[in-house]
Amino acid sequence: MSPLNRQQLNQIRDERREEIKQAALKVFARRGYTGTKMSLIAKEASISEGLIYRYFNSKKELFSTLIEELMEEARRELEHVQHLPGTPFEQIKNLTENMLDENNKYAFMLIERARKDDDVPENVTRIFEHLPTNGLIDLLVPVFIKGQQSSEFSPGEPRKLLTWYFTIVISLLTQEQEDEEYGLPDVEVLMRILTK
Amino acid sequence: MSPLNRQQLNQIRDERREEIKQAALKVFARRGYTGTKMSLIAKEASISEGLIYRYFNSKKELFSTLIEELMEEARRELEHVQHLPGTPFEQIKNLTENMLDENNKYAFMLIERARKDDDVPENVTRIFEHLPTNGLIDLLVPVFIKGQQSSEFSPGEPRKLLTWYFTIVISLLTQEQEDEEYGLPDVEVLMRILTK
Amino acid sequence: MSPLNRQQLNQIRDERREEIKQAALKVFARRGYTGTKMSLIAKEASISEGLIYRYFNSKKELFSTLIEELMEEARRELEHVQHLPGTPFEQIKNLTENMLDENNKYAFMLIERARKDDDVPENVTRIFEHLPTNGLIDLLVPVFIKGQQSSEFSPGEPRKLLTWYFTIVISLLTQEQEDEEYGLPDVEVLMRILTK
Amino acid sequence: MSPLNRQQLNQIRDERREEIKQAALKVFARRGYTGTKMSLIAKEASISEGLIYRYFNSKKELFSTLIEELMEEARRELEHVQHLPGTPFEQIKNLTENMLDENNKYAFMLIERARKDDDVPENVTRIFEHLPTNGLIDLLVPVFIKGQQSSEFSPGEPRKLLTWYFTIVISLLTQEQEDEEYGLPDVEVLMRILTK
DNA sequence: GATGAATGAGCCTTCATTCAT
DNA sequence: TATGAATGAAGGCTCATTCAT
Repeated sequence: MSPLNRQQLNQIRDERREEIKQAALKVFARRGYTGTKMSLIAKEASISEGLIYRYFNSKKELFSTLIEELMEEARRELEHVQHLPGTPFEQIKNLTENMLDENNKYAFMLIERARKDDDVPENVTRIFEHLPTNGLIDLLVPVFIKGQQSSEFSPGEPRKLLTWYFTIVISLLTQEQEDEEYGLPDVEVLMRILTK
Repeated sequence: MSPLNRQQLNQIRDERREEIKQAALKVFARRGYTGTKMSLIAKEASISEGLIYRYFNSKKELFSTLIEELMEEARRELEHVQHLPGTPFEQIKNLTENMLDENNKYAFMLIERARKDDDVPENVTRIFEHLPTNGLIDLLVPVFIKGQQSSEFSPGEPRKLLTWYFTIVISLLTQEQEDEEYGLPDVEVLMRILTK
Repeated sequence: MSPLNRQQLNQIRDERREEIKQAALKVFARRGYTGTKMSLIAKEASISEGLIYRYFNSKKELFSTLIEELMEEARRELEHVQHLPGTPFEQIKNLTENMLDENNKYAFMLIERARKDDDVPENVTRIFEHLPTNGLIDLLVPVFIKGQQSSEFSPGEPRKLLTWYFTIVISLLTQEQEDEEYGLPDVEVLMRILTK
Repeated sequence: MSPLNRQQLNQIRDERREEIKQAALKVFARRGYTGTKMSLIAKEASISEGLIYRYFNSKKELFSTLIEELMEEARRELEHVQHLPGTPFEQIKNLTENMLDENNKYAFMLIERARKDDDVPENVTRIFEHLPTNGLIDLLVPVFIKGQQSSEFSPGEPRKLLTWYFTIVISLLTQEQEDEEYGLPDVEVLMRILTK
């Protein structure tokens, strides 16, 4: 007799939750934790302010959830790099292009802000304390070493070069310069850092 | 009756104003506009909250003043590069080291945040609308061209290469990674972007 | 086409309405007007939140309805005392036991809260303004006087003694002390107030 | 050079804190925890809403502080009873009159509400879990026994009789019936419970 | 000039109420 | 009829700003 069955309701709930997360991602990424008003997220998601709280207990929880899920996603993507087709150079290039892609940009922007900003919920701070910046970098070290063996990459300490490289990549994508004159540097140019 | 004459009072005022700006710079740079409470600035400057308002009408004005003065300072510094001793490569290298220096870092961090963040007073947003990122870059183009003529720098469109280069430098210094494993990339490595 | 005829539907409606009132009584009595969330009533009645509004226009109306009906019920019960079997002493004792009985307790608790609490809808406040505490007491005065004539009750102003007595009885039953050491005072002890 | 010295400031702070507690006591006692809006307390104290938060971190803390201090005060008063002049009967009578006094009334009302109401901060609930209603009663048992030995009080289990007696007294003073016809029962009448 | 108490607008959050199904 | 998702007004709390001293 129920107007919608349980499965339909669950699906609606999941979709709505996903919409809220997408909206929150966009706003948090641009404005940071404190600078983001729940009303802005609500407007971005085209829903009322109150509704957010049926899906997330608080602004803090919404933010944390986002960060945790994005971190996990990033980890999966980095792990996956070694299974991409092509040489190590092509694998890293592929990853870089992916990171700079419009669709993934917000995710990395937000992670970056969450890591750098001081005005972030304590539990989020703790996530990054336990995971050093370059923690995820280790997943790429084997790929890089293979590239060094095939002389695609320049010699030198792998973790160090990779860390520098991704420091640059990540900081670049927080720039939002699409509409400006030259856009982001070509990936090929960026990769000079690794290839000399 | 007055124990201090007008000139001394003015000097005290100026010093106090400067202290407040220094404190504000530090806190704004780390926490952004919205994330910064006036009470934090007061504490950083070791004064009472109310006193700030004797020197600046509002948080917004304090922030704007800071940005405007830092922009002017940056402009002066860039203009001065061509008068530095040494070759164009050495001049740019010198500038870069200066930017990454601990003492100047906050200034560039703050400018960077002010330019990127969305939660910033409207009049500050307007400053950057009228001044494209690479507006200041034009000041360096003559130096770069001289370096190209002497083959210190790689050929290519000067504004484009310089823009990419400083995009990277500026975004790097917002990272605050002193305490981490590898620190910032060596300036020499960064300049590969310009020299190939 | 309809599987139930109008009469059956009406009966269901009435039963449902009654269930909601019972649930509301329990929750309002324990938590007061402001402290009671509609969601708690819904849960207590094992129905959805929205459904309550098919039967009552608002929380306020639900509360008022409850109070009015309970007041009427109380009035009927007090009126009925004189027709109970036994002496005046036994009649009053019987009434007292009835009031302290687990099943009737919530009703008196709620009336008591509605009368004392300040955070109650205005129209409920008005009910009690027009009806002094001891308004209902008058119904018992004849019984009491009969008891005085038969020397069951001590001499003294009947309304005054009865008011004091029921002030005590009613305030006692708001105590909810079942789980504590001594429970409520014996009715016999309480009635010393009336018998000296 | 400071306009007010530290001692003066501390005194102002203490007075203000006390004013807020007095106002809060009055409003909480009448309206309960949930039913009390901070704005009402502010109005009662003739200050702004925000100022309360310079003295108490939250509504919850204000409430808890109040309860804890009142409990401690009550304990002291009960302990003191045995040192009052007069016979045990007179000592208890004195205490009772004290409790029913207009000035102390709110304190007992609030304690009573805090103990009975369900919508109260968790830490307050815990205070009463660890301290049974009649926990404080034990302080009076020696006095009562002395009164039994001198035949001022009726025989019977002291804790039980005292508990019943104070259950009645406390619930009476929550009644707020000053303006009504008969006021509260005479203390002498109440004490019949103890003297038979 | 300097302090910190005081104010009140605005943000996060809750919950009575409405609405689509 | 029944459900629970959705809304928005209002309350708790923060913090930029003002003010008395």
